[in-house]
Amino acid sequence: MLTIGKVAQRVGVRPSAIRYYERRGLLRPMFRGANGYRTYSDEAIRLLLFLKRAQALGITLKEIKPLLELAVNGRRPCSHVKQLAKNHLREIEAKIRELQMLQRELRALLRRKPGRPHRNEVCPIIQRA
Amino acid sequence: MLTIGKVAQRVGVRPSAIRYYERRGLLRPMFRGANGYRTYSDEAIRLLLFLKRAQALGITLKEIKPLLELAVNGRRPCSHVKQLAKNHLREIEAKIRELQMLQRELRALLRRKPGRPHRNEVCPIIQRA
DNA sequence: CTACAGCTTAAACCATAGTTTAAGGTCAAG
DNA sequence: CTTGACCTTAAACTATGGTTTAAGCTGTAG
Repeated sequence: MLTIGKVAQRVGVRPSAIRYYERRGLLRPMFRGANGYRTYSDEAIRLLLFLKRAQALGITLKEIKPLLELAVNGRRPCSHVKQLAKNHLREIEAKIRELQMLQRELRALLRRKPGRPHRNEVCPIIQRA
Repeated sequence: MLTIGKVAQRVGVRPSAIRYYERRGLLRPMFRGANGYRTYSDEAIRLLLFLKRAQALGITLKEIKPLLELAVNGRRPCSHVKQLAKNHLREIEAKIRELQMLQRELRALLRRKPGRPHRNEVCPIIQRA
């Protein structure tokens, strides 16, 4: 089985981060061998990768927690899972819309010419402010 | 002239935030009247709006600081702003693509008939996550 | 056996971006 | 002249997402 260091390396985080996630309740306390070391399974790695993936998408640990709980209880009736997935989907849709608005703004800014250098002109990005 | 409260209201932040920006060195210390109150000009409001706008584009205060300094010194921060904006735009585009992938996955999963829970499997929605 | 890497804990520390608090001065209305 | 809204400061506090530290145990290689 895997020690925390191996898992950390494999997932691309530090051991301290994994302990932190456990402290925060995102990961259940792992099985401890006779030496007191945490012992990880591939399942744990899968959950950690899910966590990182969600995090990369701008989802906070607070939001990730219930998703992971769901993953741990993954055998629940699919209808229940479905409802939670629907909620999550709505959140994702909202996030996409927000990002797209930002995207449009940025593109509009970047399409502007830098104006005549010098002179009395200010950067259009500032002028738009 | 404007007091900090008026400016805050106009810019859409709290007075404490404006003082914080000054503490952080993003705004020069403002002129103080006889009573010790900060006195703001439209220029200051313009800079604050620029700050908020840059922030809304995901630029950190640390990154914004040199931009504001350049603006104040009359040099053109435009190319810097543009570079930052470009970088940020690329990040946003990547994020949107990832979220849309997840969105498609979730939608596909939600279109599936509820069916019976899979024997030894975790709910497919979770497994995909 | 010694060393060194890796594990354990709780608690302190870091950065970011502010807000809140405490104690006090100021301004405008009634 | 009092009241309340608004200003001042430094310092403490919040939340997020961790890292670092100190002190100690474990596991393995030489």
